[in-house]
Amino acid sequence: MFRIGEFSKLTQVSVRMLRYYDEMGLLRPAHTEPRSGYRLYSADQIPDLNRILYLRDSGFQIAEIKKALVSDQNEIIKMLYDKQIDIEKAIQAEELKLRKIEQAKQAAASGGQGLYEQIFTRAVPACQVLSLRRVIPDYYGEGGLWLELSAFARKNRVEVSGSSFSIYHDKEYKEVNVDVELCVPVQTAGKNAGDFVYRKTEPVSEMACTMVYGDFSNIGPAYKSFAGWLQKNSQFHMLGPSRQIVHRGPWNEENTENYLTELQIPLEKDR
Amino acid sequence: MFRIGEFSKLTQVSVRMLRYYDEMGLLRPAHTEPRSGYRLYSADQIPDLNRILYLRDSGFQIAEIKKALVSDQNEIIKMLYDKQIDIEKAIQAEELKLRKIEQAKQAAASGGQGLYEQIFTRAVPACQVLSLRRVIPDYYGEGGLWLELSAFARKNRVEVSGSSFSIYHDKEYKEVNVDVELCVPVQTAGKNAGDFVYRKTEPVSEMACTMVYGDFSNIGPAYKSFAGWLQKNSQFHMLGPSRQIVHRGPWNEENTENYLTELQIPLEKDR
DNA sequence: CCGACCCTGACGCTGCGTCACGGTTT
DNA sequence: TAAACCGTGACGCAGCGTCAGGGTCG
Repeated sequence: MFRIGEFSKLTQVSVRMLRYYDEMGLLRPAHTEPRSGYRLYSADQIPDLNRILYLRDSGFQIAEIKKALVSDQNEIIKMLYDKQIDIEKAIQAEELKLRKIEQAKQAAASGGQGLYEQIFTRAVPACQVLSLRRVIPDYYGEGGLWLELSAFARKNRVEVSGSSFSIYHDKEYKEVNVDVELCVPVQTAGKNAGDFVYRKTEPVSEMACTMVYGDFSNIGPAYKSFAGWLQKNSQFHMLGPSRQIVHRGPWNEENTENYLTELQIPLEKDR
Repeated sequence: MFRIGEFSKLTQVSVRMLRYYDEMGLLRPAHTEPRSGYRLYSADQIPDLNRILYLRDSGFQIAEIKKALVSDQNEIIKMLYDKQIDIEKAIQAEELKLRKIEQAKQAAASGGQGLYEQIFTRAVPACQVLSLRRVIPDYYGEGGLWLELSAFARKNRVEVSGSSFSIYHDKEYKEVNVDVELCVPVQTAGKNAGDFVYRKTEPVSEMACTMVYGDFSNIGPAYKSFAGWLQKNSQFHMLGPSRQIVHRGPWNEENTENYLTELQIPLEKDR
């Protein structure tokens, strides 16, 4: 039997950890002196400890190790496979960081203080909405559409559950006869009525987002600067309809200088 | 100006985190209402926040981000490179886990409850020792050698600083004319005298270790079971001299059944 | 009786989520 | 005045290192 200090030297595991593993129920000492509370470990606990260390070094957390220690062969093999998947995910997450760093390096080296704070990416989940889709002669018609939609929403006592947004369904940039869909997030679907349709928007795994300050006339140039970004980051290209969220607009801001619009453009990665 | 809740929705950053970044000095709100303490953020803080998020998603911790925010172009590029190296190391660590899991899967599937708890690996650092190297006729002569060495150590008042061990310098397993070196770890080198030599042992990045219980006659079979392990794990082969550490031996145990010897065999990985 | 061990209990670190309790705004 | 915000402060999480204060052993 070894006292904890000897056992620690033997196994290269710190005394702190041996006590911790005891407390966690991973490795109880073979005996405990009742009067002194001294932990006494036996030589045949070394393989037990090695199993724990092996699992730990394989990426298992304490609770998982504890479970593994009382599992049979097959369960353990399953846990190993699961853990393998976890770790592969972790590696992918790390590689994503590498890619971000790569982009940041390029941006820092070439483009002044880096574009990366102007255009950023975000995953956008699916969303239950009340929508109104129309082809309108030009963007100035969008205001009237919003009025229509909000009137409908008020009349039907629709409960809004988030920021409204527009989806632009045209495949290319257009200034006339724009195919636009206004969306109001709702908790639950209601009954369709004419152009007013309840539906779920598509989730997008990667959206390039940028904020446009001030009057709506700034939105056009913003799209163009985005096009420039796309050229520089040629591993991306557009995929599907873009969106706009007017965070600050006519209804809650008088001064057009303070308007704030978010542009969202779905991306697809090459490779 | 946005109150924290709006700003949170705008940027998809939780209120908790905005307050945390304020506290940490990463992103102070543009204004704070003196009476209520309300934080007010301005639209042009969005790029600042995006920069923070970008660095965070690149794997920077809060303190590093804070430093990066006040650094110039070149410093930031350097930090990006450093971080890249960190992440590559992290990936290698994850890949090591994968390899461990792979071995565990094999062991679990084939060899009963898995050999991996009997033979484990460990890095062994360099170590300043007082050593005595001789060719002796057989292993029974080792006891006498230890007596010689400990007598020398006592006479010269050498301060021992760890467990003693033996190094076996023969390239193959031998039973006669064994080239053995006894080592006693010491804090500082002393003066050599005849066969008694002060030196630094070589560090070994990967040692396969196993514990042998009971009489020294069990050591031979243990080496053989290790040979079997090497055959199963053919990605490894031996490299350099093996070592033994007698944790429990004649001097602190009467009962040979309780002897405990650690075998250490340096490994080299293929690929 | 001293020094080397051992015990328990607790804090610190990281980056948040989450709760409680109380003030503010509308 | 109630609901929806906002504020601060604190705990919890994982896996340890590390320290303090006080017994035990040889």
